Amino acid sequence: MCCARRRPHRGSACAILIRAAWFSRIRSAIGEPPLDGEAPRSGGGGAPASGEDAASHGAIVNDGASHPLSHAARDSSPIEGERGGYQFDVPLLDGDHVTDDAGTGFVHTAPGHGADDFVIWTKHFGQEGIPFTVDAEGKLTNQAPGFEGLEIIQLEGKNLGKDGPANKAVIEALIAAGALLARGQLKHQYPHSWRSKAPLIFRNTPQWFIALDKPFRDGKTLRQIALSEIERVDWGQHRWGAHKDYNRIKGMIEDRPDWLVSRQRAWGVPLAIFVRKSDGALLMDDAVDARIVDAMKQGGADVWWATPAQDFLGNDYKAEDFEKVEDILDVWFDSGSTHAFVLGDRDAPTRASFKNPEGVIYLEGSDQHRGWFHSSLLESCATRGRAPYDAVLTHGFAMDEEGKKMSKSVGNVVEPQKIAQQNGIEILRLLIASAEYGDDLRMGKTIIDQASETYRKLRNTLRYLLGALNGFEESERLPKGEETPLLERWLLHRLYELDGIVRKAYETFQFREAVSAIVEFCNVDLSAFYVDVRKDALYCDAPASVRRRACRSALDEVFSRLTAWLAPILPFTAEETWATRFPSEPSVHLRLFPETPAAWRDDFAGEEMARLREARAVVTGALEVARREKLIGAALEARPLVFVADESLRACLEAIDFAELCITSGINIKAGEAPADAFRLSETPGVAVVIEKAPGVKCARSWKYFDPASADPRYPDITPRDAEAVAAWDARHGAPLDARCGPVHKPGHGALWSFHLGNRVCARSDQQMAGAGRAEIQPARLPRGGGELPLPGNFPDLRSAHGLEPWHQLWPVPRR
RNA sequence: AGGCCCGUAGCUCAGUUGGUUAGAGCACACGCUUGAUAAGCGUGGGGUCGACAGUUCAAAUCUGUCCGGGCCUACCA
Repeated sequence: MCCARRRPHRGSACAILIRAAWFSRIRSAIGEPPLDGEAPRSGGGGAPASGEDAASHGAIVNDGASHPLSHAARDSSPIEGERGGYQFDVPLLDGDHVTDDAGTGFVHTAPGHGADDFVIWTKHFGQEGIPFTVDAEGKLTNQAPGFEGLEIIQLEGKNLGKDGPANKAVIEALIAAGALLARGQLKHQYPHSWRSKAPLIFRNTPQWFIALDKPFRDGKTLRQIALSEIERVDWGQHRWGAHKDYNRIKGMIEDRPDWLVSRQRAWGVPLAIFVRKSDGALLMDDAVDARIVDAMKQGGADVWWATPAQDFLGNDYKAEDFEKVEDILDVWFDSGSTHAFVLGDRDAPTRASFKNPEGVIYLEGSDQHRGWFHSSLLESCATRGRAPYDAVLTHGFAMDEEGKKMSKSVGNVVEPQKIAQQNGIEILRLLIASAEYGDDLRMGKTIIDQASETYRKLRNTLRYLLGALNGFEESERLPKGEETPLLERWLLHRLYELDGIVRKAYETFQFREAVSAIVEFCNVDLSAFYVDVRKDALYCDAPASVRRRACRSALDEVFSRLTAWLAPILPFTAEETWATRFPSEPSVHLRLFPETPAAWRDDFAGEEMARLREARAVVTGALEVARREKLIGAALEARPLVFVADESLRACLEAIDFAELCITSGINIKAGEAPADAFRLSETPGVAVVIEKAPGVKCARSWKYFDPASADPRYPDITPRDAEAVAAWDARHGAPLDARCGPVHKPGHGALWSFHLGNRVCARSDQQMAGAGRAEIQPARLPRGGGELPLPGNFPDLRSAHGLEPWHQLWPVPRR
């Protein structure tokens, strides 16, 4: 893309390309004969004038000198004496640029005078009879008899840019002739250089064109080839049925006039052609061409100007018989030719020579329909008979928060660099990846803050996964099988579904579909449901428990995919996460998206979990009411009574641990009629919930309420499940239980108490144990970018004693 | 002025061949939790689908007009 925007290099291959000579020169205004030196496929002699045609593009010289009164008579010699040559009719034409409410609707036409007049004239008369009254120097020519050599605008000295002598001379001549009816000054803005602000004038001048409607290749015209290539290329219409880019380029190619390729500029790539002075024929001679090509290979495109014509012409032609055309080539031709050196077939370009094994996609802003996409298409269709790309992807433009274009004078410019500095480049990437980039993109505080929050959610999820997977080993892995709980079957099924969505999204460049699917998965499936439910197993189950192993195995697959799927959008975050867990592995960016086994597809688990979650929503709704009524605080304080009318749903609920899903201490599922005041949701008829307080005592470890009579005598204040885990842990570490679970079993034993939760070690102070507070080993404030976890100063032994590994290694990003 | 587009909640987006009460996430408010804590969970409010007119039993969806916005219509890339 960038090459399309760069200034052309003079040494590029473009000058060689155009020697194919499928372009021609138009000089009809001075009645030149058709150029018989042209190749058969050249054309454009009768090119319609239009916005891209000669007269409309003049830059240097004023139209003032080609005042109608100064026109040469069309049917007589242009010069008839000192003040002669001005006796002719000026046609009055019906022009679109003059309306009948602002005037008569008719134009007193001066085709050498300006673009509109040129267009209306050529519509009626072709290019016959249009004089060239101004030369390249900005001076009147001999076709303005009596005023030859006068400057329109002064090009040098202290009055640079001011009126030259021509204007005054013409006015004086009109006065002398008694033909001046009125005079006055009008200030207007239009003809100024957009860049230098210098005044401009129009002039008409001979130009070179590439014909679009002349058959040249298998009897087809350039326009026909380009149009059929537009059908082949994927502008989005094949990928996702979006026709906007296809419509736009197609309309442009259908309607455009011949390609004006010559420019009167001091710099650029020369057309590098000779025209015979006697008849205007283009010199087509392989030996001459070879000399030009060789010289350019040696010295770049500048040699065209630096080398005498005779050196190129050799012994067969005389320099004085030829005009060495010094016009340069339209710079679009340069960028349109980029494929020639990128794809490397410039020596013998043909359709077959085009090397694009992987397919070629052009990516640029949607303004390039008029630019790079366009010129590349025409140039390549002419030289290779095919478009240089197989697909085109466009994007819109960055607007301000209101959707208005950014402008320095309005002061609504949002600079990407600032977002990168203030919020981080990943946020900007995420913002763009989640937007419909084909349309315009609004930039402002709201959307940046939003992307920021989304990023934090993703980062936090990854951070949690790192903690949850700390120490995960292959021996722990539980591949999907008969032992796999429904919850994990469902999670793998979700990964299977996501795999399809994400792959398709990337393949079709619909990045926001990948982002929204991933973000929604993290929020809705992982954070609000799966992880919330599985925290109990993760923290409290014994490491060998099937449930915990299934959970960690599934989370490992989640980790593997999330890091890969996010890598293209959040390259640094994905790498940081990956490297934190696998410091010796190659970069995350060298991975492919992990293959997802088809066996993970589990429609039964998907449907079953959908029903369960619907029923769960009724329970959480009921819990919310109980909470408002101060019956409970945490959900674990409740034991809901769930009335289920539908038998199959009831079986479904009973087949699994529904309390686990609802994160309550037990649950009672009943078939009978629910009390009238039971909680119901209109979306889920047939389910009604009454919240009861959970009986029993609170487990010191898992916080679940349980019947103390069921407790292991060795661990009276924790549930049997927790007792099993603690016993296993202690057996493995060979240390007395109460040394680490002191606060649980022997309050007041010391200043610090530790106990373990799954693979983690937690600690509390006496005060905290006595009071309500509970202090886990807090992740300390670390500089961004991570680092070693420094434990609080009073915990040094704890860490070494228990082999505590830092698991908060991916640090949160401060909210801004 | 013409060509190609865009307009659904405060924001980013879904919304199938027209068919239940227009959805999701974020944001916001309230509550819970304090073992993801610069975190986490729950509940809730919020939309005359840019406006108007038409076609239809039925329109965010089809048609027309208008309003607002963008790109292009450069001897800028």
